[in-house]
Amino acid sequence: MLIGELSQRTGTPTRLLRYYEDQGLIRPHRRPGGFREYAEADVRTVRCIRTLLAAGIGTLTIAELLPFLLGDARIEESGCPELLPELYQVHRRVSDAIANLLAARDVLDSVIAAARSLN
DNA sequence: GTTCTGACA
DNA sequence: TGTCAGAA
Repeated sequence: MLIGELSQRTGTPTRLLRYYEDQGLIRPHRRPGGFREYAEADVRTVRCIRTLLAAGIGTLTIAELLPFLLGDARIEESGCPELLPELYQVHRRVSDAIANLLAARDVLDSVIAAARSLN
């Protein structure tokens, strides 16, 4: 499929799909005319990328993790001893982000409750 | 009409 | 990320 279709099916602007390619997150084939040709599996890949991006994980880290998340590579054979420590680090950041969001929600709850009591 | 690259906000 | 230009 061309970039336009992938864009519609993933709700991702074509501008971003090209950006993800620049960052090494996806590697579409090229048609003779230079048009990007995406595989069916890329729909899932893009959704995965967006989920991690929304979680505050950088494109560099996502590029490293993607092969494992998509089953293109197995942890046992990665030959990358740095992986596990990095996963713990990412997990830590996500947990911190969640904690901050929960705290922010509590603050909002208080403000909302106070505002409502005035009406 | 759709996509491409490059550039700027 | 959004948007625009100029070309295919």
